[in-house]
Amino acid sequence: MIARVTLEIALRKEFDYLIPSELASQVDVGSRVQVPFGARKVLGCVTAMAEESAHANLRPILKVIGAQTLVTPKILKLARWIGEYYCCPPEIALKSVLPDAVRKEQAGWRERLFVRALPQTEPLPKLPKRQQEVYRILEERKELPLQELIDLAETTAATVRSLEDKGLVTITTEISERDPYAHEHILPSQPLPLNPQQARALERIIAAMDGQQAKPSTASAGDMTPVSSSNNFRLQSDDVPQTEPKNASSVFLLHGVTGSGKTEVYLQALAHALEQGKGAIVLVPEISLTPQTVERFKARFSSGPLQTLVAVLHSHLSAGERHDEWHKIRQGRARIVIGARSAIFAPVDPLGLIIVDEEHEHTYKQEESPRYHARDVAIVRGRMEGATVVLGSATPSMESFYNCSRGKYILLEMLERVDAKKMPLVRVVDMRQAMRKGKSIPIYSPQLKEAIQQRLERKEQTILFLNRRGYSTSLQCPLCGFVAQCPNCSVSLTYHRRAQILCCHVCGHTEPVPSFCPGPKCGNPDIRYAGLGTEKVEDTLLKLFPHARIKRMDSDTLKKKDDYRRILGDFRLGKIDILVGTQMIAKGLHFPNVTLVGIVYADMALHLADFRAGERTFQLLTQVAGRAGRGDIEGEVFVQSFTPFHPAIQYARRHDFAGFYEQELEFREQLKYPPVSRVAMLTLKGRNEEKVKLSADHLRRELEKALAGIKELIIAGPAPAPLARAESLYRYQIMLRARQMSEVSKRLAVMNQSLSLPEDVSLSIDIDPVNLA
DNA sequence: AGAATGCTCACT
DNA sequence: GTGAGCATTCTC
Repeated sequence: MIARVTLEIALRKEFDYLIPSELASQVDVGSRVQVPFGARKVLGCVTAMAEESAHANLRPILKVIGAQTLVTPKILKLARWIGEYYCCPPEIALKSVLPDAVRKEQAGWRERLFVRALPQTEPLPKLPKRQQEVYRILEERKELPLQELIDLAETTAATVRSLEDKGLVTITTEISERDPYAHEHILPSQPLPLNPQQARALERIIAAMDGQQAKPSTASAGDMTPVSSSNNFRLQSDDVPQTEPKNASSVFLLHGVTGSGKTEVYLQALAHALEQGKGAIVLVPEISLTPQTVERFKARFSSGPLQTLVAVLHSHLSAGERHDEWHKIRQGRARIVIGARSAIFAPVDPLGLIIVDEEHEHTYKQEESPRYHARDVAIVRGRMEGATVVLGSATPSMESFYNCSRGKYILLEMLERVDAKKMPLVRVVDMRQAMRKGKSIPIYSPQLKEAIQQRLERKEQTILFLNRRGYSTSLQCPLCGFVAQCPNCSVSLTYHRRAQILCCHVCGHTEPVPSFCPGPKCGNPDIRYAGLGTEKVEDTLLKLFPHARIKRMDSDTLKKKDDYRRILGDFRLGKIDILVGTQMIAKGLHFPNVTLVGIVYADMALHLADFRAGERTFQLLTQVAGRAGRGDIEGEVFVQSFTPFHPAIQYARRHDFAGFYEQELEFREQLKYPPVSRVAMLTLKGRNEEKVKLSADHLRRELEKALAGIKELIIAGPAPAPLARAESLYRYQIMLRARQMSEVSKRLAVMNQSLSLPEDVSLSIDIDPVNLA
């Protein structure tokens, strides 16, 4: 037999190798192998077996990695789809379906020495005191790791060894699995009673899992929001390219407001998958993969009749932990996987259910090749393996909601909070008025100040949100107009007051703060700072409320691994009155005593050159607002804005997702943006701006040829990217919009092969981009 | 991807 | 003639 191997280098080609007889039993499709390639050794994956090869003098496989095949045929198929759809070499796609720790076998099983007492027929011989103590512990515990025993008996390995010599104990080497959650004390939990809206949602999901073809059209009027289609322009957007003949699989969009109890629905749906003898994958954004989230899943499934191992996959695990968690899944011992983006490739088989929580989150999109979107991969995988897919969100993406309106997904709505708690009251503060009174731009409106004061008096807690770290966004000279710029990127440097540095938030470049203007022939000592960040919010707050306990949380204050947990722990215990922070405090946290949320500057994301700016702002405001009033007291939210009547802000104020969706869709339709079309973004990068620009013009001509005949295609650009230069590379973009992406992908791949670009200009292709910068 | 080979051009 | 510097070929 001959093995066809896809090597881990992007050659877009497969190579044939002989299978030495001693490896014959270990090599199959999906095996990871090391093979000779020219003068060197490379890793690869067996992607097919053949009787014969078109090549003479084949060389043999050198070694096989792992005790079993690592890439199952189903995952292999998924990888091939990714390569094709996302327009990247199949090797790159294949590489990303295994965690590095598994792929390179850089970490294996950890072996530890275990000590066990041997049953004795004769009475114990007389032993030295130390040994007697050790033996007594062993009799009680039967078996335990050597190290633990030594610690427990406060002795040395020699004592134990001499017991072994006397034939009283054995010491053996055994695999000891690393458990990243070993130190958590997890109390088992039972299913909670569901309210009617939860019960209805669960019922629909379970029916689909049981194979009753859940046709979108059968959705009852009760949980389908009618979405008007009075629009004259309706493109057919293909949500995913055709794969196989359709398996019975359905996709649900669970639109549940914050606090509506989505997690309990997930948990009970997962239980159903287990009852069916199937496994499941739960995707959550990396940021919300906190011990608390994981604990909720472990608590339900790590005990009781459905006792199942819950495996966790995320970037904070060590290589060894990742290796162990992954193999637990591959061996079928763990049936529920919870993890971030790449957990969608977990080899769960059979797979009954995939849950994508917070499906609108941008972190599901991988920003390097393969540039896949885990939510979309989840849908394709669900279809391939006949698994039911549940997308959950309080603020669904335009794409997913649109797919519901077009009958591709089934909409399930849970628009009430679990215990009928009211949604927080959102007040929009017009900062233009606050500004008219004073000379400079204020950080706190009188209304917000007053509200904070109240909470302090009532011993309630406040969260203040601003999505930008640092003190000031730029350093400016009022005399000559000089602005401190990053030498590598086209952005201004942010002033960090604590660290006393100017810092580029794109490339990380830092430089000392000048004490006078470095502008040519200026030297003005009176330098000003403009724009605000969390540091300044904190400092101003300290001045306003000198007696309040204030803590700032952003990536600058989180130095140690444990800081995140510690600060949130203190906040929960009421040791902090006001928490100031960025993105990271916007998601998933719930603290019952938080009754006030202040969004310092809501317009921040609104003016970005991105057609999703409005959507993003709406989502962010809604998510942050959801942090207020999770306890018994009604929450209040202050949104400070210079454009208070912007629809994204107004609809968020009224908690009106459907209204926002309607008006946003109209805008997208007019400009033919997703969800009404699909986008591919081509970005050219290079050190020499002129070369990049010329290459971009050349690329445009090539695209016109390569994509001729594609219906309703729009080619826009080239134009400099919104971030025109990053890390010393100039960037030019061409945006493609079309109703069908799969055909465009295919043609782009072909064009990319024959495209000749200067050596120092590179092209990256991003299908369904999420970030346009 | 990275090694190996092929090709051009200048120059001790 | 020859070797640095760059383009092209080839790896099962």
